[in-house]
Amino acid sequence: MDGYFESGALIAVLTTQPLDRTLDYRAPEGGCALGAFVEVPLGPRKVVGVVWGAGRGDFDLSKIRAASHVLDVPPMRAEMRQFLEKAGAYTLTPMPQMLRLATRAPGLGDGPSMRKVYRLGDSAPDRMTDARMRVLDTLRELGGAALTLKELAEAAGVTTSVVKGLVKHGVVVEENSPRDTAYPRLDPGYAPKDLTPEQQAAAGQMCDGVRSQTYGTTLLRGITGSGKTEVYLEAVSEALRQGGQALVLIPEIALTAEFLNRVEDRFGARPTEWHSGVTMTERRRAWKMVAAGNAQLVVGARSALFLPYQNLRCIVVDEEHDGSYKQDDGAIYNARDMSVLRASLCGAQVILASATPSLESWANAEAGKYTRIDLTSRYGDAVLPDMRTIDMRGEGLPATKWISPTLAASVRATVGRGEQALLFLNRRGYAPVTLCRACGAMVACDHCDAHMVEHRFLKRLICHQCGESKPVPDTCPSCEAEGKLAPVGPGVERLAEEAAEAFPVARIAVLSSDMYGTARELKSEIEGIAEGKADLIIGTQLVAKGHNFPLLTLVGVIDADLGLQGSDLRAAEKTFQLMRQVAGRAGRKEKRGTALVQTYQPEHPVIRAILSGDEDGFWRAEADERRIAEMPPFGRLAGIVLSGGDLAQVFDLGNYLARNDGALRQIGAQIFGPAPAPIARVRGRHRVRLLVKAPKGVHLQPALADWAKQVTLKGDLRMSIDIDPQSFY
DNA sequence: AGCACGCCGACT
DNA sequence: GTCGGCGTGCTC
Repeated sequence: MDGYFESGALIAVLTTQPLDRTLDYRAPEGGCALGAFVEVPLGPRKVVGVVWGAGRGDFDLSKIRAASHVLDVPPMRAEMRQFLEKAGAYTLTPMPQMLRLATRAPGLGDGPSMRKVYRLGDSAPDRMTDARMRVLDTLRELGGAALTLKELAEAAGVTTSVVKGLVKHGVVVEENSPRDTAYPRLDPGYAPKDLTPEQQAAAGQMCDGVRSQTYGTTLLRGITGSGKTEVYLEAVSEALRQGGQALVLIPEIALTAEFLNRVEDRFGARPTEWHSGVTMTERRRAWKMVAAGNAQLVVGARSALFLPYQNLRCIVVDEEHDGSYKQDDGAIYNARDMSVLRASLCGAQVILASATPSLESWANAEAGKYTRIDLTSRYGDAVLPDMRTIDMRGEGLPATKWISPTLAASVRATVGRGEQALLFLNRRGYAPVTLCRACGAMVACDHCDAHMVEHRFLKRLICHQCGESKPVPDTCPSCEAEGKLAPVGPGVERLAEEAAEAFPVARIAVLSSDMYGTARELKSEIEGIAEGKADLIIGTQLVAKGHNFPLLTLVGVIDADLGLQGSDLRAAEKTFQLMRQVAGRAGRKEKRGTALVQTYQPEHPVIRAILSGDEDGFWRAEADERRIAEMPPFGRLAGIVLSGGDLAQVFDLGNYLARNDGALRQIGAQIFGPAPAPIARVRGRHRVRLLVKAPKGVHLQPALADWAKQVTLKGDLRMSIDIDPQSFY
């Protein structure tokens, strides 16, 4: 075995403690492998670490302690260590934080957790009773399967003491069995779907990639309803056939349930689930089984990328353009890009699937870095919806109404035919702003620079930034005038109110993430709607994300201009994606749908591109603009957010960093700011933003690291660096 | 991250 | 006098 340390040898151990380097220890009794998970003493505590290499030897030898023992999990593979190193270097994340991402399972340090299980023994019972008979029958029926005491008692319909009595006589035997059991095997040949020739060609190409056991990335572009999922599940099945593991990343937990069912239909068993909603016990089981190679397919959120796969052959990033792949898990990374990195290190295939790819992926495909496969025909005979704008300038709506007469007429006609209509408004709550008619003040959050949004459903004002909420006040918080507070602007709840008035006979359902306590409730609501329990759906962007509503034939976009405001460079891209996704909900099966887009600027290039459906034209125009501006993906960006309780201090730090920009100028990078961050105050902390823009192809991260090193952060000052930020001003 | 050390204000 | 605030520094 390469890289083994005899007991007592000097080893470098990486822990999750925020130290900026590895610590030297002596290898434990019995030695340890490179990459082994070990428990080491650190000060008065014991912590978990990974053997990262030979000891550095730069520490007083007499102070070096020995690692306590090797943990009962397979060593971290070289490819995983390399992945963490490279991802950390790319995102400028300290290694302990990277290791934390890779060890997010409880009880890693504990031995295999055991539980008592019961099976049939050899002895005959002294006396037979009804209850005893039921226990024995249950065990016989299960043919040797092991059950816990509680499970067995319940299955047999007896109390636990009956089982215990049988154990005493040796009729039933008690055994220890590991709590973490393997996941059921998925069968790649269980129920292959009939694919269209187009789907078959796409699947074949991706299966070839998986079979080659080399790295490659495919951008699988498939319009809504084209059966992307069926196609990439074939690549997954090829990975399983090779005896390898596969990972499917999905952007929203609410979508996992539906997806798990599809996997079960295709492979005959459910895959391993990994996201924030998974219980601690299940999480530990998942981690250990992935490490043991006993979990073939993992479905989950971005953090599933950091599980200890032994033989990862295929990574699917579904809805790859989705913004939720980029977020702060302690480290700021984009799971889509990190998937590509991970696959390139272990020789796996990446499939980026989307109806509306990100500009980055589109450009990578254009540049030949990714293979592009387009699925163009919709399933069955369904066609893309007929898309039209409604010019709001001619609709003469009062300021407190948002459904134009033209749209209203279409909704009535649709519902009258017994079909479903959807009104889309990407704003949660009742009204985005609450204004005092006496003094003109808007109710703001006490801790953030954000408006409080009225949620009438919850009867509270909520800050969408920090989640702080308070009851709707009777008097204006700023001038104390009574009864003068008025809602301004629409949210889905207010739209639902207007719709209830306009369409009194329609059954209305509101779909907004904040209205359901649990993913389960939300899922059952969605299923109910899909079955036709509502005529009119009113929803936020939740409805754009992959739920199927077969009866839906009309989509009305209430405010297409909403996303185009502000100076975010990605506004056009995001609006384009969202509008196309929402419109794609209409007319799934044999019936062609209609999408009506309410806008005050029908001649806006983005609106026109959405309407014309000329997606490549849109991407090309967007790409040209970004190329000229040297913006991503044709240039590099990093966002730096400084925060602290004292605004002046935070700004001073920002100014100091902006002035001392030598390290950045050397690579031809420019620095902008400091300016108040998009949300200038969050939870009482002031936030100031710097933006670094560099030409493509320079080594941005080392320069940034050098530049940031000039300051030591005192007090409560914090700096976070976001490489390739999603949104920027 | 924890945890100790240490240096100043408000108490028994 | 000492209890305890949390700023600073260390952990192999």
